[in-house]
Amino acid sequence: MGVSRQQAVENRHAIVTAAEKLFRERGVDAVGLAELMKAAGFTQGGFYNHFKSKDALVAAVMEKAMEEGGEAYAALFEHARSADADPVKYNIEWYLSPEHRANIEAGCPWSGFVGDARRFDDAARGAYAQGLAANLERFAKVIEETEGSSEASRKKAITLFSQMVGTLLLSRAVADVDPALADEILDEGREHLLAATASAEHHQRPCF
Amino acid sequence: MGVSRQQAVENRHAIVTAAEKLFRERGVDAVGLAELMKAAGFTQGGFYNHFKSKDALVAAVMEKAMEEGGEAYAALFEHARSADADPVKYNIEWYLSPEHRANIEAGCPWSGFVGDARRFDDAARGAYAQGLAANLERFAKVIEETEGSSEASRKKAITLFSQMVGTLLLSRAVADVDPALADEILDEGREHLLAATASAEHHQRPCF
DNA sequence: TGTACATCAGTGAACGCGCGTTCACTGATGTAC
DNA sequence: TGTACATCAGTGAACGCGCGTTCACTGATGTAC
Repeated sequence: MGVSRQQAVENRHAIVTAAEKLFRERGVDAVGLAELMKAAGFTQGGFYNHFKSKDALVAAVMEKAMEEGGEAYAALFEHARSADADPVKYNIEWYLSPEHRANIEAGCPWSGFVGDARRFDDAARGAYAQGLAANLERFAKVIEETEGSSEASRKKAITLFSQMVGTLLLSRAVADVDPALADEILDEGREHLLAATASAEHHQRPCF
Repeated sequence: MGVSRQQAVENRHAIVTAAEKLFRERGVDAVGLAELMKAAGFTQGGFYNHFKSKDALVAAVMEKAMEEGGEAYAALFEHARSADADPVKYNIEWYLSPEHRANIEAGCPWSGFVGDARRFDDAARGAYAQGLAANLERFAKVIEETEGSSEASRKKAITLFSQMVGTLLLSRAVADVDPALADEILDEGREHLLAATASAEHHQRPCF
């Protein structure tokens, strides 16, 4: 079935998109190429017209996830600024919300893949690390703009992001089986970070 | 080859021990039963004398990991107390050390399995959640003993533990591919938490 | 503009392989008398 | 204490199955003239 060049590019995107969703939900190893191609709307054999191996697909998924994750953060910060809200607080409230906890398919990719990243091949691991570095930089810049102090903004970005990731992951890990504990982790984490951010804003004491 | 009852129990332990190591390193899906049994010193077929399925083994691994993780924390706190050190600081320094980051096989199981726990079956997920709840309780009790205040000790245990988990996981995720970033994450996280704990000790202001 | 041909994304069957699981068998352990 | 037998952990081959990957083929797209 002949297909235009442009259509082929779109089809490749469809495969990567389907793969990201399935990989996040069930893990890379648990998703077969036949199932994956079917989910994207194709038959098994076409896979190798687009990728030289499953590992290459994983790397492509990671690159896409990093790019879109960065764009999502940029949009979130932009939205907060245009609504005259504190972008850092806005980020914390979104990140540690039940909605984001439930949105494994399309939530923060650095949380979504943190456990698996170690086991990916070099290309995918590299994409993950590069994306994380870029996002921490973006986060630090926002903190610097918001709070004025430039010295500690990178440190704050790193510690705050780590805290959000840990809270989200622990809450997700027990969400199905102990929802009360999952909510407690999420709520305490959110309130703690909001309080710490508020204190930092008032320049009372470095608290991050 | 006939084997004594006691020997059979020990052999079962050997299987679970080998499985935990392999599962942590490479993920449950990436480890086959043949490989696993060989690593434990047996042939493939014997597996089903001990477990009714691979899922049952995963649950057994999780139960063992939770139990031993709890014992390790209890021992760590006990050791700190007997050395007249602050158990909370001692914990932070161990948890966010390069040694613990490298020790995926036998480090904190709540970090080690946090990404995979969601995808396990009910029994294994339940064991994880129960173990986490028990450990948070143990942690809260130590904080209460150390700092005196009982009101906020559970909140502190939850937020501090979340922060340690997030820091360790992000640092691990990029350790191979961007060691400088991995070290920065680990170091900033550790220094931040130690500083926050020190502040809390002096009762200046709630900072967790 | 129309014709002839090369390209290449998509199809679906097939490949070898390793997976989780089952099974008949072995033989020392543990038990009954 | 000694003998006869049941138990059951361990062996290793085999099962069906789905995996990642390959392949010959199709036919619309894109190109050359």
